[in-house]
Amino acid sequence: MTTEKRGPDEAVRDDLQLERFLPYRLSVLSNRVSNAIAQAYGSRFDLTIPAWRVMAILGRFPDLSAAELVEQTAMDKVAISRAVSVLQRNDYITRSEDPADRRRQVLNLSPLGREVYERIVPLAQQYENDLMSSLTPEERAQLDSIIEKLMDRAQDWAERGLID
Amino acid sequence: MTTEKRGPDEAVRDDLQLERFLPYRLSVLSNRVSNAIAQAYGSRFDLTIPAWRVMAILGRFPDLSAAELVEQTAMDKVAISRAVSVLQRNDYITRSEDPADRRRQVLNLSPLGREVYERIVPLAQQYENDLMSSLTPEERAQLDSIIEKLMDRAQDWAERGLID
DNA sequence: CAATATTGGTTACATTTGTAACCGCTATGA
DNA sequence: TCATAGCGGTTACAAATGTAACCAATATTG
Repeated sequence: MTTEKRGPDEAVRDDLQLERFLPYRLSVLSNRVSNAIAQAYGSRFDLTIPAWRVMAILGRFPDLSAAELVEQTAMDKVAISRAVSVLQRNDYITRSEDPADRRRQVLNLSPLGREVYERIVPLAQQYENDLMSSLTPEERAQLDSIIEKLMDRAQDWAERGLID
Repeated sequence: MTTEKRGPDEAVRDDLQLERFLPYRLSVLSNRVSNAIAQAYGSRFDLTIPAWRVMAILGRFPDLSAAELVEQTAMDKVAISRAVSVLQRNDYITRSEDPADRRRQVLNLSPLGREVYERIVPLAQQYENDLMSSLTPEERAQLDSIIEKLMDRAQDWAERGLID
C-alpha cells in the first residue's frame, strides 16, 4: 500500500515532488546543457553565453543596433550593452555610429569575430546534434511543438499577469 | 528559392539559427517559467527559488542534513547553506545538531514553515497544471521521457567530459 | 594512538545579473 | 521653435551566484 487513507473531510494536500515538477526539471536540464556548452566554447574563445548569443545573431543579421538585438535574443538591453562592450574590447565586433540617428550604433562582426563565429557554429551544432541524437526523429518533432506550446503559455503569464 | 547554390568546393557553413537552437530555447523557456513562478510566490512569501526548493524537499523528507539536500536538489552546497540560513532567519526551518555527528545539522520545517509550505504547494501545482494543460496527455508523456533522455545525455557530458 | 585524509558546513572574494537612474539625441505638438 | 516626451544606450548600485579557501569534527591507516 503506497497511498495513505484519508477521511473525506480531511484536506487533500499532496506533497510536491520536486523531481517531478516541470519548472524544476526544465531548470536543471537547461543549466546542465548551457553550462556544458558554455564551458566548451568559453574555454576556447573566452566567450560568455550572452556574448556568444550576440555574435550568433550578428553572424546571421549584420548591421543591427543594440535595440534590434534585444528583440532577437530575448536578452535585456543592459545585458546586450555589456556583451557588446566586451566583444568590442576583444575586437570581435565593430560599432559604427548611424549618421541618420546619432544615438544608434550599427553593430557587425569584425573579420576576427567572423572567424571565431565560423569556428563556433559547427561546435554548437555538434552539441545540438549530440543532444538530439538521443531522441528519435518523432521525438524531435514532438519536442519542437511541445516547447512551442509551453513557451506560448509562459508568455501568456507574463503578458496577461500571473495566475490568481 | 530559399537555399543558395554552392559550388562543390565551397565550404558549407550553415549559419546558426539561434531561435531554433535547442539549448537556447530551453534556456528561454526555463527562465520564463521560473521567473513567473518565482514572482508568484516570491511576492507573497518572500522566498527565493533556492529557498523554496529547500522547503519543498524538507516538506516531503524531514530530518535531512544540508549534504542530503545537496543530493536531492542538484543545488550546490554553498547555495544550500545560504538558503538554509535565510530560512532559519525567517523561522521557516529549524536546525538541530546531530548528537551522533557534531558537524551535521538536522533540518526541518518549523510550524510556520510548514504552513507556508502547505500554501505554496497548491500554488505551484496550479502553475504546473496550467502549463501542462497546454499539452495533450500524449504530449505530456512524450515530454516526460524526452526530458529524461536529454538529461541523461547532458549528464554524460559532465561525467565523461565534453565533446571533442 | 598519532598523523593524515575526508566530510559537513561556512566564510570571503570575485563575477555575473538585475534594476533604476541617467545622458544625449530625436520626435512631437502647442 | 521651444518645451517635453520618448528612445537608444550606458552607468551605478544592489542582489544573486560561483569558486576556493577555510574551520571543526570524524574517519582512516600505519
